[in-house]
Amino acid sequence: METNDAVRLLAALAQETRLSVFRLLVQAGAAGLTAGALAERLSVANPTLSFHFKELTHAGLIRSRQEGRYIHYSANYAAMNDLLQFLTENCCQGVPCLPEASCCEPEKEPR
Amino acid sequence: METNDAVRLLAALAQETRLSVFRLLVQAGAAGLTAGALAERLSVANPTLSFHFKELTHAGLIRSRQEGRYIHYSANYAAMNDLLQFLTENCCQGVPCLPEASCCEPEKEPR
DNA sequence: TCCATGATTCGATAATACTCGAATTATGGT
DNA sequence: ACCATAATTCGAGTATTATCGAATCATGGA
Repeated sequence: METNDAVRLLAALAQETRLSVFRLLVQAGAAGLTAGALAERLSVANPTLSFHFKELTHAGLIRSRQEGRYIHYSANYAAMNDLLQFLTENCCQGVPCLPEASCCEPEKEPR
Repeated sequence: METNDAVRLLAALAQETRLSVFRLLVQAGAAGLTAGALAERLSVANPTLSFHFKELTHAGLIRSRQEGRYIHYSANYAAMNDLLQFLTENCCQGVPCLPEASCCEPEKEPR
């Protein structure tokens, strides 16, 4: 991962509403949550939330799929994994001090 | 760690110059680097760099100590550890999937 | 087809962050 | 005391981000 990519991911997460959205989606798992469900939990106007969805999507941290007239958002675990790896890879004079710092893959069983 | 604290750390890292500074300091270890040494590596005006040092310091990600007329900056590994933990603690429906996602402590031997 | 609902886009405003030249502070050497 | 050097603070200009009301688009049901 390049520095620029990391900055994009970090910037996407460095905002209270977006961080909350992402954490809710991480907790929600593969099923995700609809835009409306997220709007209920976070007291923010709909257009504002849409703006933040766009930011997170553009950064690659969340995905969306349409189902009927609902749009389901879900977390992209792989992007978070890449970021965690980037943030830890230069630790300790370049010698990796962790075998792996990663969030669960959605396709695998949670440990 | 509260969401607000995480946002503060993420925002501090979500900027190209600051992220580069932090990574250089992580690599440099406990000895750290002087402001001048960092300025040499990153082609940014001195006042701009000072601005970013202040941001990183305020977020608690770096520390500074004066030595003669040089100021040595160094990474605060503990802050990064807290952030990594926060980012992974809600993974997988709230069940932690990692024993620990952490960067090396400076006082401990690197594994 | 018409309406209700879920969600986004548009547009305007307010707030925040970034950059760097010039001036300033602080330290150490002569 | 003086000067050179390391670094910061000040101030002003520019750019980016966040917010939300109003309008729009899209889907599904009656």
